[in-house]
Amino acid sequence: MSYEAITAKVRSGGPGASFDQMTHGLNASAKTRVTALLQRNARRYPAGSNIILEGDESDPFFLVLDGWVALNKSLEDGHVQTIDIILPADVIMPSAEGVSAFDVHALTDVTVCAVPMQELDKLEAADPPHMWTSIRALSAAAKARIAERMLRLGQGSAEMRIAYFLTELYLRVSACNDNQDMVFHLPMTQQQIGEFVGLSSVHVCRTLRRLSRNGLIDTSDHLKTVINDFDSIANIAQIDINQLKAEILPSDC
Amino acid sequence: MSYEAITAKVRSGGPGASFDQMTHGLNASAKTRVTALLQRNARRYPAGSNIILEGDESDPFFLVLDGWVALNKSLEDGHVQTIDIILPADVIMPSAEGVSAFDVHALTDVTVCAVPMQELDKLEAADPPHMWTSIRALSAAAKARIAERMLRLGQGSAEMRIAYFLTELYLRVSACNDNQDMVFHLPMTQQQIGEFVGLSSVHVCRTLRRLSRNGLIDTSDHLKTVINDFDSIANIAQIDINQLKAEILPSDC
DNA sequence: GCGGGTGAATAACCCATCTTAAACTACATG
DNA sequence: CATGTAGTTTAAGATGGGTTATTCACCCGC
Repeated sequence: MSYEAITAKVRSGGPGASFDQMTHGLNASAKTRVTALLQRNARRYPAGSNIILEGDESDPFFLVLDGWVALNKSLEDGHVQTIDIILPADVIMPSAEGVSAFDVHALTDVTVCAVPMQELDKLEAADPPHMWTSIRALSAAAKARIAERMLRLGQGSAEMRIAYFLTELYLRVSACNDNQDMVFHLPMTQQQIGEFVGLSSVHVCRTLRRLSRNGLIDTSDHLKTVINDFDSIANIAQIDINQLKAEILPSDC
Repeated sequence: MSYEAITAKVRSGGPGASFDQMTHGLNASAKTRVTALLQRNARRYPAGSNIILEGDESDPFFLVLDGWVALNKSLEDGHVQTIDIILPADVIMPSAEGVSAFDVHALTDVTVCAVPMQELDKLEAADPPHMWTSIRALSAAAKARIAERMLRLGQGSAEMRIAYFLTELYLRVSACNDNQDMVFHLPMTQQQIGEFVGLSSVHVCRTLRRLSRNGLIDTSDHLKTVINDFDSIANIAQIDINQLKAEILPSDC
């Protein structure tokens, strides 16, 4: 199943990973409520726009129906760090206290569905234990992703960070996916990749080109990123694939 | 209240920030259960030992009663990154799925109290909503701490990272504290600080000495770290103090 | 008082990555 | 077709931080 197919699935009301996980075990009335929510609260944002700014009041949850979202923090001097990237069918949790800790930034055109607190309360009343268990699992997966990245951000070389970045996003994009070709759509500029992995855009370019020149990846077609030698890439990234999958992917994939 | 006083408070059954938060609102029976748990499940670990290893089965929660704990991840090549540091009266959440995502490492002699899943279930049965709200708040504070650090890890200079490190830990150590002197006990080697801020121990030393030579801090007494010029340090760290306090400190301080 | 171990301080050297800048490509717009 | 804009590629020079190694200070056990 392609990127487009996943988003189509979500849009058409047959959502993907996290949504299934969140609603799995809900009784019928709660499920109906969730589906209604999706229709009602969906909103579109153009690529490059900010869905929420750090410090803004915000709903506690957003379900991404379509597009890629970056959670950003920035320093006064203008440097930006992307803390996490959220893909379709996954959940944005910008805050617990009603105030967002991040800029929620649309990397592509994005459709999200806000889940206000009172809606969550109603859901909880309908079917409490599953709700909380799911939220805990989702937030644990996000924490694991971030920790794994932070390890490489603090201790890894540029090449390792880029290799890890490619592997992580490939795994996540193709998580609920059957076909095994190592091709995926990566809708980010080198600048944005740099903000994610903690490198200048120039050095992102150098590093990608080196991997490309060595035949490990292929970025000649800008719409498709191809991983030619997955094992070598995973090796550079010092990844144990199975462990990583268990850690960062929703459990129903 | 000093570091020792806080740990004494915890040990004597009058716990600090997170514990209050977790148990705040619990009914009497649940509170009794928690207190009993503290007596029963408390365990001591010597400085330098690992309480849990990454990949081990682990209880979902540990309350730190005494000592400093580092949550570490490491690469095959031996490099270690500390993802978070947990102080007395705070909670370690190594996993959601029963398998720890970190090495839980004792920076000092440590006393922790394990909270097994079934214990949590019982607590939840006794008083569900507060339990979950608290857990969400705790894990949000941890996430905020980590994001703020990750921003500097990816985008900041060595000096900024060290300044941020000092400020964050000073704020946390003295959170529930009345006296305003900028002195605190920092039980970490420069090697361990380096693992936390993503620098070699040599460069940690260089950077600390520079701050020290410029009169911003004083580390001549190894048991006490003194921040002489808090504003300058916070400025180097590009911190907005009030915002940071709201974000990373438990709400009852 | 002596030897051994751990952590801090400092120096010298090196290289990974940043910065700046300029050329080039792709694509959209009038 | 000409022009503009956004992103990529490459080059050249500067530097922040890593690495290795040595010395120093302190503590602890004998």
